[in-house]
Amino acid sequence: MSRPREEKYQAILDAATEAFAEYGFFNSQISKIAKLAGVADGTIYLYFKNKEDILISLFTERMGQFINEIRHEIEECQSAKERLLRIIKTHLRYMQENRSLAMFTQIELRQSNPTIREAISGPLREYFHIIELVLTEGVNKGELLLYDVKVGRQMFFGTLDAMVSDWVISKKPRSLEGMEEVVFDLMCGAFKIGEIN
Amino acid sequence: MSRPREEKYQAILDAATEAFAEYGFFNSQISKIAKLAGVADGTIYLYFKNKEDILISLFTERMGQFINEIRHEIEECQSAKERLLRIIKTHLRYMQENRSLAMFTQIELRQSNPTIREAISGPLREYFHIIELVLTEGVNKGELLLYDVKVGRQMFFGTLDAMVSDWVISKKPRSLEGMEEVVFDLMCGAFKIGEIN
Amino acid sequence: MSRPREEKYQAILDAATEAFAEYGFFNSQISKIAKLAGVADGTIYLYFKNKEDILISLFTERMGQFINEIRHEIEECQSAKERLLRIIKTHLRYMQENRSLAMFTQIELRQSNPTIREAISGPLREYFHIIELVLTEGVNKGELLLYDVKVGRQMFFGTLDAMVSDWVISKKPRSLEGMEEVVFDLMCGAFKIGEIN
Amino acid sequence: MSRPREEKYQAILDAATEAFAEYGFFNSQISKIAKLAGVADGTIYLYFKNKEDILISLFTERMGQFINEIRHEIEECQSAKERLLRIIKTHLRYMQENRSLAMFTQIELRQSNPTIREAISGPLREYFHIIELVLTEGVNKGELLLYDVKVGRQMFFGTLDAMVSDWVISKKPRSLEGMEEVVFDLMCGAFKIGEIN
DNA sequence: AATGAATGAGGGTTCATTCAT
DNA sequence: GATGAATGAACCCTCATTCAT
Repeated sequence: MSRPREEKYQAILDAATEAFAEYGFFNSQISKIAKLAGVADGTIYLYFKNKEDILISLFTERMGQFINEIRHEIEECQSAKERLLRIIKTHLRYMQENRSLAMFTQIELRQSNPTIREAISGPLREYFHIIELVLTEGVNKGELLLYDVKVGRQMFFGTLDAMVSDWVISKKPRSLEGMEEVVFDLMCGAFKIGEIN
Repeated sequence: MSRPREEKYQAILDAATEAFAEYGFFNSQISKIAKLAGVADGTIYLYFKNKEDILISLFTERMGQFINEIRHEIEECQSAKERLLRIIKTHLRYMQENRSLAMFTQIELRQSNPTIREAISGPLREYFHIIELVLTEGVNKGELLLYDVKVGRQMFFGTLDAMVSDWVISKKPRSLEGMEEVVFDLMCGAFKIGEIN
Repeated sequence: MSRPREEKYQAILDAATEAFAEYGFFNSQISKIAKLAGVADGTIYLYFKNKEDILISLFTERMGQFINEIRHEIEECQSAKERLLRIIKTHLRYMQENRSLAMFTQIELRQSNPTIREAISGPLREYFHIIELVLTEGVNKGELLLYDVKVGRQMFFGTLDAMVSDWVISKKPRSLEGMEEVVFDLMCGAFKIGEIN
Repeated sequence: MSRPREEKYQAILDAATEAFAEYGFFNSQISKIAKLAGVADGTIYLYFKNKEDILISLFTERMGQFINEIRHEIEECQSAKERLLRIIKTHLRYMQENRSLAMFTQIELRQSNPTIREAISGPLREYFHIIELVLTEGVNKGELLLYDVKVGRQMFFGTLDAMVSDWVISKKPRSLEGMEEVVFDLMCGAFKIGEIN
């Protein structure tokens, strides 16, 4: 079983996460990533087709984990209200625990290279879809009020994203902990949760 | 009067806006920008110190215009409610009219180069400040309810940003027109506008 | 009469002398010389064919003056001994009074560009020739003893050149004044002046 | 053992010596040196920090060899007279055997770039120091007469330098062989060697 | 004659990728 | 598989030279 293979693969992804987060994609030379990962430059090309492929694999893998966690979390919930709170908590916690990923998401997500943009949009759209599903179901069940689910999702995601963005960019960031209730309260207001019927 | 000087300066900025929006900063070679602007490569260096300087000048100038417009718009308003609606409308309209700028804002804003990030953060923080002022005043006057102004601003800006982001990335984007009312309604809910007293 | 023409020509040569001495030929941009001379970049091309032409004109002109002065000085002398002393004094004085020229001579004389080297070698060979004439005459008249006039000239010139070189390169150079007698004494020994018959 | 590494390093230095000697530092493009050395442009940067570093390394290394040889030669000598003759012979022979180095020394020694000049002055001053030591000892032991050791060194070095300079610049140079005795004789006269006691 | 904005070829350097070991 | 020396295309920037005014 290719344990060592898997190990090196992960080491490179970890190194890349760190490098991309700190220096950005274009300022993270393969040699820098290789050194961080403790492998030779050439070794990277045994695991990845090229530099772009690292970025894409990285995002897909890490975002996949995140989405799995989100999915898992909301499975246990009974109501849309609970689900939204759970997503808020998971989103903020996960990004806080993976500052590098958060930074990287904030920064490299917006990459302009079309190939990368394309590859990256998949996992992100999946996350958007989950949020929209929760909202739609909430609307259908009369748990919340929302004229446009897409705009609802944009507000929901945009808010969390802006919070993480501030936290990531700020030099002495106040913790994201404890913010969940404040945001949740705003969301409830926006979606009229608890006000209807 | 140095009309031609000013003209070329603007031509280069326009070309850079276009290039950065389409290809990103790192994939926009000076020669590409020069060709788009209809000048020689060397000419660019008569107007800008280096490539970074183009990005910074570009953002500062364009964002400055945007902020002026926002400021001008809200001056005429009587209430926080009106001001928020006006900001929403102006933000969405301005970005729609300047798709390149919107794209560029989405993408390059998150630059990883510290020098650039620093230079760019100024105008953006100014915009954040305006929003927070409006919110604070609204709270003080009892027009809206909000426990944490910063989070309120993050929601407000994050939502608009996510909308523009979707619009920019989407291949056949539905217009941002007509969305204002929907968002505004969500915001009113979130901020309890019209519910208090 | 083209006085102004002549004035600008000299201003440019002066500026170039200064620039070349301080920064060397390759690090003295036309724009730098133009600014020092108080003229526009383009103006330089009304007086000189190209950058190389400045260097060549400069050297030819300045070295010409120097050679004229040398010639004039030795005309009045009666003996080879006197002539050599006079050359030593003139050489050291002239270079000390024209530090820029001295520096420039030391540095740019040795330029590697064949065109320049060729153009420069003329005046220099003329100077060598004068020295060799003095030596030959001295030998013929029995005033000094020397098996090989060329080597004699090499010693004579090489010594002065090394002195100027040290003076130019040294940060706190001791004056070249007062050195004349010391060198002259060495030369007399080498050429057996005053020892024969 | 890193033979190949060392080999390529030397190949680049050799190529640079040749190029600098023929075209000068500024006219020797990295690509030209690379081609001469039989390596790719980028390879040069695996061995040298930048173009300047090549020049400095080159001079330091070659001049170091030369100085070692000089030191070694004079160790065996009994008198100042012998030592001076030995230096003359070694200097002329070494430069003749390394025409490129000689040319390069003549030309690039006088570099105007301060960084380079600084780096280059070290080995040269070392050589000067050796000559001055020999002269001082000779004076102390009563073997030669000299009022100013520094001027004595300037004459000694300046003469040899001018000889090499002539030889290098001349298109059909007469050999430097056989000149040793002539120069040595001049030096003996200048320093009153053999006349005192 | 004088200007200086504009030009664009050229060069030092970087770095993703390859490949012999 | 793993290495890392070598490659060379690509890019930013400089600056001698031109030319419309």
